[in-house]
Amino acid sequence: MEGENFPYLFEPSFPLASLNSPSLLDQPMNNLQYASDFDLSNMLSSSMVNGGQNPGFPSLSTTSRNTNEGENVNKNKAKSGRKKKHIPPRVAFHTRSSEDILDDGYKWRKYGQKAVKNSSHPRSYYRCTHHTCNVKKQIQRLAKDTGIVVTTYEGIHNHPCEKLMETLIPLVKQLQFLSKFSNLPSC
DNA sequence: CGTATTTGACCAGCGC
DNA sequence: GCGCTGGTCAAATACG
Repeated sequence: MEGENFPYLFEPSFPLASLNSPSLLDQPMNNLQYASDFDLSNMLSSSMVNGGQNPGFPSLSTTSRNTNEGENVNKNKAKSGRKKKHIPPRVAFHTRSSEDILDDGYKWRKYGQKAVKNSSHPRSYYRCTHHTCNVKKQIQRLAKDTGIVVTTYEGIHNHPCEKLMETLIPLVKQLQFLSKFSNLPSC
């Protein structure tokens, strides 16, 4: 299982304001799969509309290890046969950047780093710092082209993007202000 | 001193 | 069944 664990790979053609990716890769890599019809803005808006409980994107925990405190599941594992590993929907995209961490507007806390097979660069694991949000992302440099950072998102944020809101709120206020004048009778 | 990051250990799942 | 690999935890450490 080397390098193929990205169910959806796409090039972000969206003008995501908060994504300060220095330069998007202009050519698709031949060893990767792309989901061209994926729309991140849909993903973001759906997460805001229904509070992140998008049925298409179930919650994250992939292993039986329980991250909720109080339940010690490790000790007495249910020996009811091997469960098939649940792979949650993931979205990955690659960016040509010298920076490993791309500013996507959310706050992330690193919880692990792991050397991966066939890659001289380690993979970093991040979780969203928002207390009710358990979105994760993985960041890894491509072995074949170390200038490319592969960012894999897992899950949907159940809260608005702070930086995006910072950008949008003044704009909305301005629009509201302007719409007042457009409603006035012309003189 | 509180918070974030680092890093070794542990565990689950998969392939042989 | 066993070994390998990826993902996560949590103690230690760094940093502001």
